Amino acid sequence: MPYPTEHKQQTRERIVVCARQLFNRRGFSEVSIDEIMDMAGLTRGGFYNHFETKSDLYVETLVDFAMQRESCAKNSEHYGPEVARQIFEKYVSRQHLENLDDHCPLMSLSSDVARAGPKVRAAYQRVLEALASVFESNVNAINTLSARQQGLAIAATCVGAMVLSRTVDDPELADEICEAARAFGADAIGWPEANNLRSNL
Amino acid sequence: MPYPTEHKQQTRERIVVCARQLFNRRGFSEVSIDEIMDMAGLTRGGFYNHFETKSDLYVETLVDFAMQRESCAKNSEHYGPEVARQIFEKYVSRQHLENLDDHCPLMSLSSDVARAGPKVRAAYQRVLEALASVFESNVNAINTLSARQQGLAIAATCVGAMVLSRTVDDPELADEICEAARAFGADAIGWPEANNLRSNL
DNA sequence: TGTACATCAGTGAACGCGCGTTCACTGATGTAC
DNA sequence: TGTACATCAGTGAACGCGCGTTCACTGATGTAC
Repeated sequence: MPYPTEHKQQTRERIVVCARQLFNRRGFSEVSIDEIMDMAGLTRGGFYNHFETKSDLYVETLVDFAMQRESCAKNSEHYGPEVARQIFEKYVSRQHLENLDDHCPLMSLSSDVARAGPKVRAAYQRVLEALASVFESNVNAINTLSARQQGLAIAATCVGAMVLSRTVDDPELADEICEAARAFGADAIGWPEANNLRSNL
Repeated sequence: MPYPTEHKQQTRERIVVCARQLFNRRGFSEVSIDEIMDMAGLTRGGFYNHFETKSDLYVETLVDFAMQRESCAKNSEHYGPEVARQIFEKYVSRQHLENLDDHCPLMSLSSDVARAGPKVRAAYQRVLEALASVFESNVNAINTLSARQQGLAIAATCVGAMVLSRTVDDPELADEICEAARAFGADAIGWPEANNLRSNL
């Protein structure tokens, strides 16, 4: 073994991390392999030691993110409604909007993914299921909607508000959208005020 | 005047119509000028008789759509809540999802637009304002939210539900998302059931 | 311990293709006379 | 009415660039002896 066993694995992970940030900011086709490898401190050619195609790397970045979210969502039934509300409010926030490197790909990569292959779309779906399940576990099925329906709908509101805030030209309108969505969502679910709590999603 | 005065204008409009359909389906960078001109029954070179750049055409397709929506939204205060609800339910529907040529660009072009120039983003914003104002004019400011906030939030729910439905791999999940969003939105606003009405948005 | 060797992660030049854009040309049409 | 002409919408070959991918090579490292 010419190199330490974990050497290649570490390089690979560095590429994935860099790629995720770049894809998050600018989408699949606007980011070149050159840029990714540059950011990882490597050169073009080496890319194909680690991945078969650029698309494969894209899938990997999404799966990577999906797994993070799934592990956070795993025991979401123990969060309680205050935490769920806080996760919701954190999702639909200026802070999340400006976190260009690490924001949720549901809000920024949808167009890319919608036109991509089944593997990419399946990874995207996993991220969505993880988000929805956090909400689903922490609502009451009091009105005409099941918990599952409320979870999905709140997730849709999250994503819609962020997609629009991010795309619109006017930052004041962006804030207005976020604020409206936060008030609307919490009100519709009947979530209690959340103060001074920590969330890990 | 070698050609009838309206000849060039008609060709230009044909190009815009074709472009909008293609962009709607596959986004800005995945559609080539060749394809657009082909669909319009013309050849590559002629494109630059009508538009300075591919980007300019993209702006035009969005502005075109924005104007349609604005004219529909113009007197939305006369619609009444039943019509507003119907517009909402039509937006978040399988029918809209499958209308690949003409669906609302808010749901399919966000990533493209977010990375585009200010002219493109301003046009996108106009489409959003038109959609939100239809809802805004037909809700009650009964709870803690203003009409404006409800209009924006419902628009966000619309767009989020469609973005997710469109991107996800599993068509059953797509339907589930739409249905959940429809129930959630109408319930939250307190819109009455809408039966047998016509909407023109 | 030191040296020769094998491995393979990483390099960087080159290839090939697609596509936006340019440009010299064509030919259909309205106008002048 | 008919003919020559000017205009300009449309043509299609060519250009140039970016980028995904390939490939022969390099050189750092662990292993065998």
